[in-house]
Amino acid sequence: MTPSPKPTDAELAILRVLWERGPSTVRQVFEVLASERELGYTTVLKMLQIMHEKGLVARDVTDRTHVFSARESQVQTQRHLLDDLLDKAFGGSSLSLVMQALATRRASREELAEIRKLLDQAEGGKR
Amino acid sequence: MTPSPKPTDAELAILRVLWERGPSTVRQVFEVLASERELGYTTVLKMLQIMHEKGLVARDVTDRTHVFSARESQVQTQRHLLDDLLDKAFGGSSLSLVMQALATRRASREELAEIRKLLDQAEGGKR
DNA sequence: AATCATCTACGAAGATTTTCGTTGACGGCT
DNA sequence: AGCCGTCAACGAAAATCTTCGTAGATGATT
Repeated sequence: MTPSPKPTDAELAILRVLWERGPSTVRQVFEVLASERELGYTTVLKMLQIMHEKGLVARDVTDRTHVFSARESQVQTQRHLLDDLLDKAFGGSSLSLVMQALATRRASREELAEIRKLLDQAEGGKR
Repeated sequence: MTPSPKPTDAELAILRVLWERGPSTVRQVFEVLASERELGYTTVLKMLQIMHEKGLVARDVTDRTHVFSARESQVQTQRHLLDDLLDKAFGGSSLSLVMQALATRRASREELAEIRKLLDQAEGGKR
């Protein structure tokens, strides 16, 4: 079995909803996405069916209205996507990735402080 | 014209070569990629033509053998891809992105120091 | 000049992604 | 029982991505 194919953009949008809401019906996912952009109910349904085939989501069939949930946590998926990006665009250098990420300046001061803490821990653990 | 569409995986593989080698002919790109995986010369040519239409690469036509070069630097592209990933998988939180990135591979103390420096700059610029 | 190798252009096939219309099933309501 | 709204399944169209074969042009070699 393939562990977990890389989700496409549209699939990621659905996973975002599942991560946020937890297990959800097609209609619930649809409601959230439809409030962001134009798309049909059956589109979401089809996506979820495909994602189920790929193993990206689990499906609870006990009720007539199926309930879908993400099979990988957001953190796991994040790690996979980062690994992928690291290989494909950063030549495997996580340092330059981190530097780029910090350079986007999208981090708030609180976040920067958090990162600093993390650095302290990492360095401390290294001694 | 659109500033810069997000390159696909195959396109990124070609951009990697252009970033590394600098301006290159189709054959030169082909040589590098063919040593990594099976693919035809015309495949690379077609990709470069498409990438040129998209504005991802520039083409020098003075000689019969055209010379292609990346239109965006690796760093610029990295930033775009990171921004994209940030939105689509990290809910815009560069904090968790950085934490994930640091968790993947342990950085050396020198690297940590580098990052710390960068943090100082980022924080300084924010004040 | 005839031949040969290399190049670009073109088109098209195959794969994947994204979208949705239609159909038939199911359950609640009258 | 008959109607109505909601649901999953299916197929298929549209868009995009990936691959390469073939054709015609160009320059080098003999």
